[in-house]
Amino acid sequence: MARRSSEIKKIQDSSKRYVAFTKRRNGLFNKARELHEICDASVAIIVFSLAGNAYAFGDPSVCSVVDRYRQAGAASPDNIIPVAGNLTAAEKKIGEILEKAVETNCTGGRSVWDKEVDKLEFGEIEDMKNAMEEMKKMIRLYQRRILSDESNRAKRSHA
Amino acid sequence: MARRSSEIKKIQDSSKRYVAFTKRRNGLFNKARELHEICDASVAIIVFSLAGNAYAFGDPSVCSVVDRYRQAGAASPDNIIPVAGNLTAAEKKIGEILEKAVETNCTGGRSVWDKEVDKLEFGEIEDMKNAMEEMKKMIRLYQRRILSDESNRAKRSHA
DNA sequence: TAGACTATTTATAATGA
DNA sequence: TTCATTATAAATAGTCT
Repeated sequence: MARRSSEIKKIQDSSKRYVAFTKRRNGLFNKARELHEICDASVAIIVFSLAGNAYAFGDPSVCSVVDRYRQAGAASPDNIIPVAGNLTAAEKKIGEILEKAVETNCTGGRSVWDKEVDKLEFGEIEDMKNAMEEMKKMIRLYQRRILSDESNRAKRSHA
Repeated sequence: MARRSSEIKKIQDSSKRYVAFTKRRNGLFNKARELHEICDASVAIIVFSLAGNAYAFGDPSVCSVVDRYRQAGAASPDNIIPVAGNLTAAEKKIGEILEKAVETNCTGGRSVWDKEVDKLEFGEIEDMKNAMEEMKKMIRLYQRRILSDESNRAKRSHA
């Protein structure tokens, strides 16, 4: 790594954490690909972000490796396989926006959301206004998602 | 890495390949642990060596992450990339709360959410303030859900 | 904001014991 | 073989755009 003072701990600044998550997730998947190509190993990785978004890497595929793992290891009684309703790109976007909106306004323990509106300092009003606009966008997007949900459901059955 | 001339290809010498496999597997697991600790993500990795030995890493556990992945409807198996954002039951609950919060402040087709904050009439400010307080509660709920997510995850692995 | 860039730290292939 | 060492490549946190 770089420019890190040898300490592994949670990044508190949410925007930095978001960037770090993306970079490190890509780095991890890259390492997995190299392990596969160099050593001819089968690898599967599943990652969930703090917000609940899922990312996966699998070679030859996530499912095949997981299934093999299940067979090899303790025979889990779980009902394998997937496919509930997959999520659209729009839904994924919602997750990202939620994540960002929440974290952006909750950094470092000090947050405009932690105060009563009446008690906001003058300088904080601008922050609150921006946060509100952001929240409004999020709400709208969510509304659109709900409205278009029905029409998308058919398309999602395969992905 | 080191002393490698930028080429990613299978190591032919089996003893060297074995050494490389062990090192890289440890490196990969280490990266996964860092991703978890730094970005608070959930990660599961399953690796099969060429010889067929299985190695796994999971935080909080391989099974819980895999189960969650399956529930998320991760059908798409393939290499890399966002499978999808997924909504758990808890997240759907959040959605309902969001919806309700929005509708509550949409009396008579006229909604404070439809205006720029700067352009609110004097009388609307109180409405907006109340709406904001409501939104804040919602946000808190979402935060609490995220915070308690890790501790609950184990319990949810069966659901 | 998302990409480049850069200064460092890490990871690791080769080597030696 | 399996450590430890070391020289070098790669990853990445911070920074700048």
